[in-house]
Amino acid sequence: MSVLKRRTYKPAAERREQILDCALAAFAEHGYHGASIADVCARARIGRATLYQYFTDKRDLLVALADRITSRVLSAFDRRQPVDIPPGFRPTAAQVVAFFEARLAQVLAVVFEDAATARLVLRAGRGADGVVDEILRRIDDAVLGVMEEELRAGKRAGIIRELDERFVARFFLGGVEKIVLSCLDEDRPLDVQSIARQTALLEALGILPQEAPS
Amino acid sequence: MSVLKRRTYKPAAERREQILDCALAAFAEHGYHGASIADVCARARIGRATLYQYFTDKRDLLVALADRITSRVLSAFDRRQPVDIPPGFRPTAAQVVAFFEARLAQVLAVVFEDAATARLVLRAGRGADGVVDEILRRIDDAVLGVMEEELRAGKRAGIIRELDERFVARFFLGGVEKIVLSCLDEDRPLDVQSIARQTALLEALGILPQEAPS
Amino acid sequence: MSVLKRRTYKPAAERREQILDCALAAFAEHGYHGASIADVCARARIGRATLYQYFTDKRDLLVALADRITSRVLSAFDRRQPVDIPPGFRPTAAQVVAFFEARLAQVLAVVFEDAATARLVLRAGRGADGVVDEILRRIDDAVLGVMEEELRAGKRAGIIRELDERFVARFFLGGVEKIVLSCLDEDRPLDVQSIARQTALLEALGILPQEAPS
Amino acid sequence: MSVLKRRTYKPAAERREQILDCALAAFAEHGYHGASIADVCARARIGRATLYQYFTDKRDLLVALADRITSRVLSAFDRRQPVDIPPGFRPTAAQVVAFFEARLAQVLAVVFEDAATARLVLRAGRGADGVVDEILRRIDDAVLGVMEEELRAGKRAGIIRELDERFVARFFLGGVEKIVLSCLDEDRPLDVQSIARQTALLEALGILPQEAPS
DNA sequence: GATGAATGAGTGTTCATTCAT
DNA sequence: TATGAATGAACACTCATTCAT
Repeated sequence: MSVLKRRTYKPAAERREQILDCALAAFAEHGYHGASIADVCARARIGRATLYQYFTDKRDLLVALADRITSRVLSAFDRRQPVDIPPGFRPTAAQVVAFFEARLAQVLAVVFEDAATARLVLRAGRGADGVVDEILRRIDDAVLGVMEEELRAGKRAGIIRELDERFVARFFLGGVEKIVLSCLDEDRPLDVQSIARQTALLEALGILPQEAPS
Repeated sequence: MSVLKRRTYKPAAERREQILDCALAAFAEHGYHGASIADVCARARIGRATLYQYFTDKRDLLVALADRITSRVLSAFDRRQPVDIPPGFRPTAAQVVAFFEARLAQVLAVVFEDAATARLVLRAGRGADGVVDEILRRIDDAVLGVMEEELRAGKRAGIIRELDERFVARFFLGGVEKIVLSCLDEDRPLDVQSIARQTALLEALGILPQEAPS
Repeated sequence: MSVLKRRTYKPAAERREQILDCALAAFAEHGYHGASIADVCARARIGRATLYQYFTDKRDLLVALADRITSRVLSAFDRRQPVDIPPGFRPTAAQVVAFFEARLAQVLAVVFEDAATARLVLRAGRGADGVVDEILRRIDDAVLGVMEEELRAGKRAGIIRELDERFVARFFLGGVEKIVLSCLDEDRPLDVQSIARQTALLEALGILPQEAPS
Repeated sequence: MSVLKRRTYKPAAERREQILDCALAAFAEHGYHGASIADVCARARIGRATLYQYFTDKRDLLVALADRITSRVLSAFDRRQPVDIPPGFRPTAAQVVAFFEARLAQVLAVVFEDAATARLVLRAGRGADGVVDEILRRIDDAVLGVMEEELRAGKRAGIIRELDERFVARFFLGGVEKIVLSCLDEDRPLDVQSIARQTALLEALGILPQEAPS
């Protein structure tokens, strides 16, 4: 009684964050459905009823989590320097590949900042519940939107060939996700640089207008 | 009494197959956890206990489903004609793309034979249960194995460049899956031919040894 | 199909006995509630529906079993030679003990003819269901009736002291049952002779009118 | 609304005890298997889920019950004054009988404190489940252990004859149990004093060394 | 005589959620 | 702010039993 369980008090905002952290961990470990409210509360060392003072719902927990991730991702994108390709500039294939690689590494570093977040986004919540899927899809859409925009910019600048950005963006995102997933599945650490390099090469050489590379 | 409930009899094998079909539909619609045994039985118009004469478990249902899919996929792969590239043959880029496209279309047609199966494999069953995940992973591995082997064959024949087949196979599979998923999400029908075409183009031009295309 | 499961036909009476045997085995092993109809049928190598052509109920199975046991016990009692103590005969204590021992051994041999029957009577059916208990109690009553009668005869003949036969009969039966049960629990075989000897000694010396023994 | 359902709150320990009481009543009435969790909860006027906050299992309920009984019995035995027979003391048969009677009455009063407990121990729990049987056997063993020790002490003091304590303890316990059971079966109240008297007489005169009684 | 196929009625159990303090 | 206690509503699963052949 003296050793275990002592009521702890925290300012609301802090507690809220703490609960979200614990929820992330729990969802990543057991999946959204597999994880129980009890599990989350145990991790946060709070009573079950306490959680409901911060979140209306189990789903609300996931929504909040998704919002947190989405806004982190978007703000990370915003912080990226805008690419400014001077009209008429003709980069070599190698330059383009290098550029892609750098760009991708930045994104990967943010989106899959930690294994738990990656697990949640890629795994833990899917296929469970229409509404939950919807929430997770928003993260996807945010990322896809940025990728498409970038592809369009590339096209305008003439450094990539004519293509269907929606299709290509999805394809590439799916490819990267699968790579990340296989790392998670095999408990291999995410080597962002290496993934970015291989991916960039693969992507770029498929996207480049058909001219002889250097 | 006329509308509701009249016992129907079927030979065991037939009923089993019917239950599997209904389970597929239910899982695809609500996910493995979201779908209830009651739901499956209602679709099959049988009593809940009847299901348990054919499957020991809810999990057993999913396992049986996965097995059915796996064996269909594998036998479809077996039926594909082996590619025989005569040594010294130098196909044009266009020929390679066309070949990729044809090949991919075959696979897609089998793996995503119908939307429900696709949903199950890509979504509904994931994160359900350690054992179930394991089984679904086997489907993945089967497909990946074939893809890797094909990539190796291409390398040996000199029609694709040096690359890490594991990585590339995963990347491509992930890409295709994402495309399929987005169709499912938006309730667009799967236009296998179109997907195969775009994908082949994307893939091939990235894989081709860097020579001037036709 | 050819090796396993081949329909077998039997005359009704024979099949009925066979089912009873299997039911006895099943009930003894798992208890009345623990044993399932399926279990009984599997032992008898018959379909579940077949059982219901011979017995209306699970309970009916137990009733039939109890009847079979009761009638065996009663007929065994009937076969015992009637004791005829000539008036005025004064046996020694040792003679009385020897007589008790022989008598008891006969009864034990019948009632606990086999471990399965003993288990059923003493264990497997108890405490489950008022009606079931009632059935099993009949076996008890049959045995108690005989014991009481014998005690009364002894009293009349003056070889045992004045006592409450109902009480004493129950006490002795309970004592013997507990001994038998402890053998069953520890999987020791029933050594009927030894049990009879110790019991007879215990009983007799408590029952004898207080005169100096030989 | 006034009659049906109003949440009631109790401190955990109290509720736990209450649930145990209700479980005892339910098990005694219908047997362990026959009684349903719903039945227990209805008696306690709580929701079914509430029970599971106090006990992990249906079995856990029985285990807890058995533990409660065991500890009560053991502590009752501990409270009994130790018998101290001065060496060389030769009590009369009547004294021994009176002593036995007193001793037995104490034990009976505790073990069969109330009809429900008696029913549970002697009936309702048996044959339910291997683990449960095991637990109930512990109660038996506790009682038997005390009885055997007492017999040994008697032998050492020379007031009872040479005998196999294991056998005799079991026989006597079985006898008493059967008497108690027959009272329960016939819904007669347990007249502890009367039972103790008759039993003591029966036992003692069988145990006494063969000398002429007073 | 025998059975495969089907099932209703129930069981124990879980979990997100709410109430009273 | 925090929580212990309580619960409804659902779920997977079992089993004795019946129907149609």
